Amino acid sequence: MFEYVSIRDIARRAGVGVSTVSRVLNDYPDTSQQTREKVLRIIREVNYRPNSRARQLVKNTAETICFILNNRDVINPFHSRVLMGVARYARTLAKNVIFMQFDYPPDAPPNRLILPLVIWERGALDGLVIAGTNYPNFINAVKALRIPFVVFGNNLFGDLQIRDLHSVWFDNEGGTRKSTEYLIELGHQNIWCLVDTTKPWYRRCYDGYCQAMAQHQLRLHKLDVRIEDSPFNAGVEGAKQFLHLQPQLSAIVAGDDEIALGVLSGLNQNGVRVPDDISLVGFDDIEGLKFVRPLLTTIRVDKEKIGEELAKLLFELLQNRDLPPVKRTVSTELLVRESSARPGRGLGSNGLSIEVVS
Amino acid sequence: MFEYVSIRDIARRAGVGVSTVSRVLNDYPDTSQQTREKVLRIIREVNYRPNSRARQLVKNTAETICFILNNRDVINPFHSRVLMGVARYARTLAKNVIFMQFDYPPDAPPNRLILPLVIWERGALDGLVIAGTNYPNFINAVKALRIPFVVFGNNLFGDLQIRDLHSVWFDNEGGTRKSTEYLIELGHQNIWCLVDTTKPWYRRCYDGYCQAMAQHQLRLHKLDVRIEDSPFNAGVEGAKQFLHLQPQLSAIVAGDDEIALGVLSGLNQNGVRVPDDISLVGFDDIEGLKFVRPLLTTIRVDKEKIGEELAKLLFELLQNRDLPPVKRTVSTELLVRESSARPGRGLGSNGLSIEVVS
DNA sequence: AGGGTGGCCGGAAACGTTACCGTTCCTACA
DNA sequence: TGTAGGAACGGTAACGTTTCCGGCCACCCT
Repeated sequence: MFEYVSIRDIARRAGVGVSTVSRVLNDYPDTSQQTREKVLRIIREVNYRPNSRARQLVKNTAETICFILNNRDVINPFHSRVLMGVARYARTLAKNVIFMQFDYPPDAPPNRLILPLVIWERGALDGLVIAGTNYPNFINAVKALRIPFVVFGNNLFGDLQIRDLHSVWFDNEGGTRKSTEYLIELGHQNIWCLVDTTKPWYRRCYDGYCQAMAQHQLRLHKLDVRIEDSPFNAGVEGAKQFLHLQPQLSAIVAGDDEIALGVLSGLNQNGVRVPDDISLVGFDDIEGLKFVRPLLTTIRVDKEKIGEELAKLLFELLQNRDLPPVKRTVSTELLVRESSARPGRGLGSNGLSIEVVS
Repeated sequence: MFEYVSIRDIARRAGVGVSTVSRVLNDYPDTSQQTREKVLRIIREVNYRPNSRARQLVKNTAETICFILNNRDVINPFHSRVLMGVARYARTLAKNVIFMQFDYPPDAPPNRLILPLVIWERGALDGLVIAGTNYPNFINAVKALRIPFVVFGNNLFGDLQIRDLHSVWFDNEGGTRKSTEYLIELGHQNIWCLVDTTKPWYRRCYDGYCQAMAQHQLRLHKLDVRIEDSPFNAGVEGAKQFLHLQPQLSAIVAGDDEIALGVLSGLNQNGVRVPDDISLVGFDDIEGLKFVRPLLTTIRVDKEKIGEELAKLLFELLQNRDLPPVKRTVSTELLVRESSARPGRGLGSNGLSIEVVS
């Protein structure tokens, strides 16, 4: 069995009171150097390890936050990097991160939502990082529990009053504006945007695209599809439609990299070459990009940074519960790679069909 | 401020003793239906939520395990799925999972290794799932702490006595044997294996390949490279070497999918076509495969299942600390897709160069 | 010499539960 | 009628810390 040694044992062996040991343990003042050293020696000798539960009970803190990933059946690379950022930041503060995956119906009323035990119970958590795709009912349920929380904003559904939340976002709109502007600068005019505007995040993409196009008095072109399961397949399907629009169409802005990769695949299958015939840009800079050629031009979003900001904001909130709600944005960066070029290098320019060996 | 309501408040308001409330809370016997209902009513009325820390203190359990990912700077898709499996299984038991990333030098002596606080302290954890790539020093340091733990075996370095550990593995060897045998059945004879035998997991791959080849009296061909950062690039480099071996070489067994994808890319760049000229199989069935054509034939390993088994084993161990060490293996499955075919469809057969339009 | 001050320390009450034990009351049975 | 036994419940000591408070002593100043 375990030979459990407690602070009282240390006190006895050192011939001091428990409070003295506690003072040494916590680096508090009011202990002589001599006593301190004696206590520390005993502690090392008997390999004493303080019990964190007891400390947490009396200090009324859990030193723990929870990263909850909602409504994602697989932890996708994006969110796993965000988690990484959260965990890393928490570690610098010696806090723990509980990971939890949770599914809930968007339409259940908040008071009927059965939250995970660790959230519902008292004392297990100091705060909550809400990630994954979310709906108002969950947010409100958590709010009712009075647990400090921050939320990853981009995958939020519904009519939440963002002004009342502590949230972190990446700049979807600005990013797409940037990539669209880049295409325009390259000389493209007939630029299409492939998105699913029923999803807020793609919607913001589209808005960014619109802003760039409008600023240059260019005509908007939107291919609006419904993406249920596979963005990649949606991209493949989208590509088929784009085929008919050639050669006027010369560039495509995809809602994200998966869609873009689908478009690329669909285009390639039909003999259309990227970037010679059509330029293509994605969004996210997902891991998988490195496996396909041409390397996709995309908007890089620093996922770990998002996690870091989420954690940072939460700990600020824990320090000061009256911190006014704030929406923080992580900027994005255009990564010019191989899938974009000046128009008019391939088919698009002369309309001649040239079969090209891959 | 928070109006904290404790079990004593409930007792007072219900006009009963605290032990009665506790009995109701824990579904213990020895309470009348009537009292039980009254207590439950009060609990609902004042929205009482028990404090888990206090319970854990007296019950001497944390209801929490830790998934520690060692020496991986990014949480790669593989491990994030394993984590997912652990989290999911833990949730069925209403246990929490603390996620932690940790880096340590392989050569630090165990007693000088500074473990994360959550592990070192008492009471924060019931047990440990050790994932990532690991070395004996860490395992031994944990062992010295007498914390129950299980380890993900495949990425283990060094001369650990596996017989003394509770571990879960996927069948690297058997998987590669399977894929190699499949290639042999297709009619391939000149099959090369691309691995880095300094890494135990690739080494096991190679062993599986050898077994299959030996059984059919085929000659072994190994391209042994040093993979430091990018398996993909190693694959690209490997492909260059393979070019010289054509047309004798007709199939390649890669140590994992990333390597395979690199080979594929390198082969394509040099006009060699898969599977027409060369068949190619990978290992892992990583997410990114869906983005590249031809779809890679590979060995599927169920990452969530691994996580599930890790968690299951750990909880078994927590139930029974005398559980004898056991090595559990998760089986693998051959996924035949597009990158493998009978030999002799392309260059390899006649040496003629036929250009094929994609 | 007396009193104030500060360093150092120990005792004990919290923190919010669970678990043990003892008490009361009621019923059933001899 | 007496008693055994069980159902229902309350009191209280744990669990292992931190924190508060008070005490002791040495020292210094007037």
